[in-house]
Amino acid sequence: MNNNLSRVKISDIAQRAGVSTGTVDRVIHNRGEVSKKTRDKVLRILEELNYQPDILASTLASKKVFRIAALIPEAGTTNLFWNAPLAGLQEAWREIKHFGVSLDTFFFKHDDVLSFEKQFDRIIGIEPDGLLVSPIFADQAKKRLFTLKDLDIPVVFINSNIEDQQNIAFVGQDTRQSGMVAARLLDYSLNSGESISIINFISETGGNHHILSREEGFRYYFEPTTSNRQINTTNIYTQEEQKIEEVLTKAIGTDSPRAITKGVFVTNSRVFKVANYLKKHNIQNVILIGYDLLECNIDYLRNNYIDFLISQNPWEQGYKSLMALFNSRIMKKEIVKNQFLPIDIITKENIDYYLNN
Amino acid sequence: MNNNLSRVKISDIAQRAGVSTGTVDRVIHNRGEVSKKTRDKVLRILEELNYQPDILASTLASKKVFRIAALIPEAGTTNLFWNAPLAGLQEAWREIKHFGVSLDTFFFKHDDVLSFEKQFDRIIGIEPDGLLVSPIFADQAKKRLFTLKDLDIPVVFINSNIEDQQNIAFVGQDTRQSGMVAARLLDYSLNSGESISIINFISETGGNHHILSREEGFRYYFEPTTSNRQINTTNIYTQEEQKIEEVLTKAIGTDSPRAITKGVFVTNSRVFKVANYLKKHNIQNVILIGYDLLECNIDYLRNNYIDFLISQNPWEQGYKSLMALFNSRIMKKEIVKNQFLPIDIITKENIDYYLNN
DNA sequence: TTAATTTCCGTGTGCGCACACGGAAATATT
DNA sequence: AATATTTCCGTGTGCGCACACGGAAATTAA
Repeated sequence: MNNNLSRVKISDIAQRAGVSTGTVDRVIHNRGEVSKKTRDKVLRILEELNYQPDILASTLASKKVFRIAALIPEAGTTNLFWNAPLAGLQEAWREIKHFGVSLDTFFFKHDDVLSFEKQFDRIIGIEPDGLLVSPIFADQAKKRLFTLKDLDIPVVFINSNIEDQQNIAFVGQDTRQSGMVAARLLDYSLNSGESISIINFISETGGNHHILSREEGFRYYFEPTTSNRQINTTNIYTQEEQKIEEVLTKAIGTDSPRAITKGVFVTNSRVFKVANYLKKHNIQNVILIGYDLLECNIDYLRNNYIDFLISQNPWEQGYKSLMALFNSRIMKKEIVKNQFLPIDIITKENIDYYLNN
Repeated sequence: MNNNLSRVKISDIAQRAGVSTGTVDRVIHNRGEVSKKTRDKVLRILEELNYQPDILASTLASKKVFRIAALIPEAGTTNLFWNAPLAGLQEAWREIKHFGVSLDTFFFKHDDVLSFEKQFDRIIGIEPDGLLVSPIFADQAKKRLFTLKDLDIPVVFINSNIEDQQNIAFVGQDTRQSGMVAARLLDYSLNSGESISIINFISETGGNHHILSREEGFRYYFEPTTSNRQINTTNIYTQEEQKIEEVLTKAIGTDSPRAITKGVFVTNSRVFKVANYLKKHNIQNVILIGYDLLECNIDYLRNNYIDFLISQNPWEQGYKSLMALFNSRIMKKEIVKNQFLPIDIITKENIDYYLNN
């Protein structure tokens, strides 16, 4: 490149091996039509001189486009979380597109396993060079991973993980540990003996792994201690506002038999529903903690109805997923398989510094 | 590049303007030797067709090296914080070096203004294409910024800011706001009426702006409320361990007249000294909060002597500073001037996810 | 043994841009 | 008006690599 003395070129390898640069190219790219003797000699010299290709020149000369497909939930008005990973994906693509990368994004409905399957099969049909997928519906995803492996299509999981698969990377948060963080915050914030309510907004079509895992971590925090805290779980299955209100009244309301509930842990981003309830009923002195920097959650945080939000770094999830695939397959770098993102604790005082992306 | 139908090339501009590609190049790069009539025509077509240069081809063809100098405190054994920004700088450079970027890092002693001046003047002497500097000694830095401006050398501030300067970016934390975060955490963790000690480890050679700013933010948090908390400040000027112990005994020890101190806010990374004191004297039930993920601080956090650490994202400070200069001057992108990093709240439960860099 | 096919390899071209060189035209000086 | 100088512009080369093409050599089939 610019420092000719320190950068090994294909022509240096060719000269050393006594062959042409065309032959070196054939060896590097496994194009065949090279004798074993010549091939071994070239490989040895490549290693000796630690040849590193000039990615700029390579991309300029190559006609090849690395086509990446992404399969994520569509955001819409009921699933705002997924706007941020999409934005992260798009920014990452903007940074790397001049290396010959194309990105096609496919969406499925968060609560609709059939749309997940349909879109996944469409993607398999176009045989991309790489895939990013949020495998919320784990069984259906698993079935298709074999096909992807046969087609030699590398896969990165984003936000949800499936253990023991051949994905090259997972990018997301350690959900169980995030529950422990929530527990720590509530434990510190409450007086001795004050009890806690866990609120789970459950989807009936599956994909609740995160919620269960967070609760598990939360409860695990209190296990080893001789804690005198009572912890009660309430599962909310309905989407009807009136029904939700009834359940919350029973769980944390002033009519509740658990009238000493002073801390509430909501295991997903719908914490705004609880905040709304507290506001409506003028319930004070309850510490409320939930997930994700949705606009409505941020409003309640700024107005002291939510005390802490735990951010999953959704933008970074999108960004880092695409960068993992790029670094692995184009830059040929080693990548870490499980890329856990920070478990960010957000308060009214630091929220502004998490909104850049 | 790879998609010839959608990418405007210099040859397209040349054809449209009825000139050669050499002329278009001369216009793009302001090389002169082009008539005004021709120049205006080419510029109009460049804008019409929204020409975007192929950075890959440009770098490959160009012999130019963009030389960046960085001036930061040396880490050593007493200033471990600065290892992380250095690592961030080096990683950023690894990612962009193939675009023809070189990086020379210069160090000054954190408490030695003369070494700062000497190194700064050395840098001016080599006339780099860009400079990253931690302007801890603000007056001395200011004097040299005029020279840099005359030489048309763009400057990025890292970790410390100086207002109203011609730096193209500042990358660091909002220190005052981080004090408010600390206040929030202690306010929640302590019972009503329990008092708080602020501990400032002061350097006698200057560079205490961060410490003062953090205290200011902390106190500001409690101002608007009818808080019944007593907040006491103790400044520690000495480096002698015995002296430090005496001062801490007076401030927070069991012999202290302020025996009801239950929360301690240390305004920099030397929080380990207070943690050590608490451990040594078997003082329990004190909530301790300080800054930075130094190894010793992390140990005390894991062992429950420190309750919260506030991370300044030092690695990202280095990384983003270099990327700001790169994006501004090489990629020709607009950049944000004040790039405040997140104010990360670290507990024993989430520390592991902040150690990747 | 001869002809057909495959393997092997070198050579040439082009990706989009940077930029040096030199001839022609325009301008300034004598 | 003749000469010298400057401006203007087109042309050619090369950056490091990808990869197609074709001639020579080796191998296989008849």
